Amino acid sequence: MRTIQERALDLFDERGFGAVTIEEIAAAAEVSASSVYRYFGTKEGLLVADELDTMSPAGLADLVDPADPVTSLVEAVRRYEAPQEPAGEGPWRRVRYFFTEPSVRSAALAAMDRAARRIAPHLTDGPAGLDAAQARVAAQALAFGYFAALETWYDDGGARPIAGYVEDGLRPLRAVWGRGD
Amino acid sequence: MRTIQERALDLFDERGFGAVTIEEIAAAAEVSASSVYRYFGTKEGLLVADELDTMSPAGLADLVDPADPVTSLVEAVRRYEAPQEPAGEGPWRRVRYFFTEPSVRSAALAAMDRAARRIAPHLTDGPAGLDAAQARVAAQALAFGYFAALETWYDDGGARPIAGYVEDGLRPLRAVWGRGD
DNA sequence: GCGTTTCTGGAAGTCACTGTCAGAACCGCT
DNA sequence: AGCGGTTCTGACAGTGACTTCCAGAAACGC
Repeated sequence: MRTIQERALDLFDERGFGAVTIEEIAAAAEVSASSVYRYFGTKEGLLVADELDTMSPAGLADLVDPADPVTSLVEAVRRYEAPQEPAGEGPWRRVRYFFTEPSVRSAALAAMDRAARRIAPHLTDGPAGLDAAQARVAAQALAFGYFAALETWYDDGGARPIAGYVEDGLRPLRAVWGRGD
Repeated sequence: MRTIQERALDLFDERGFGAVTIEEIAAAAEVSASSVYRYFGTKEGLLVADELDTMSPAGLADLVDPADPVTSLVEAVRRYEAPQEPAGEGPWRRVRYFFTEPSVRSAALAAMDRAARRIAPHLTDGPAGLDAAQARVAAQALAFGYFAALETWYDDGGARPIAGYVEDGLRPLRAVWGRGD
């Protein structure tokens, strides 16, 4: 499973996303094409897969504090990022393709959207007393604001830790949905 | 061109998005499949196409006031919506598929993303003095907040005008990026 | 009326993706 | 060990979106 992703990354890095077929990935990982589709669904899924689906497998309910969603998101990124050594390695190796391959970008946006839809219901419990519609807007703003911060990080060449970009980018949102602070 | 979209909509409404092929659309519109691809690029493009690409063909620079982006967005929606009579007709007929067909939703998200990327540079001129990174976050929040409001409108069955949902949904964002008011 | 450019259709090919099915591996159970 | 059930995997066939390329038609400038 992880092997398949790594083999795929190798090929993508080597030849480019568009120039690699699923068959070739399957061959390189010594599995059948059927299995690749079974595990990842789509070619883009090899890169996006679990960007937030398994980043919080049990439940990102615990991950997002309705009282201060921005801070809890930043903290989550920090925790997730910390163990990885060189930026651009580990899970972040895939991020590059979010911003270079249109179809992957689109898949990443869809993943953000899915995450936002799962987060939204939890935001109604905050002190701001959001209704479902407001929570939906807040969740989208958080998720895609995070995505924007990630892109800024990428454009900077991964110089500083991602969490810093998220913190800076989303800071203004605290005034709306965080504790007024 | 518009004919192709209308014929496509007819077929989609009749049989469902997935059960219609490009060939059939081409035949119904009395053009070749080649032309459909030439004009719309993808099957989803028939429905998403210009959701914000031609909603402001000249330039959505004029559309977004850096000093009060939320209000100018709401006004733009209001102007766009006004001429259309029954909600669910005209351009809004397509919106339904944004929220029922996953691949169309994904294409719509990509369109929002493109719009946000074009809007972002204009937001740096505001009184808040946003830098490029902050403008990007703001643009994403606006674009996808709009999308969230649109979904709420859809879930409500298109009862009230869309502009109202956008106004209500994005109101909190004024505290951040609008005039403080 | 002629050359140039733009528009359109047709044909061939690639490849992502789906569905189905039979065999293999793995499990619990006695 | 051995057996029945489930789960995992690979092979196959098929669909249809999408690309590329080319040749003819139409529209345009002069």
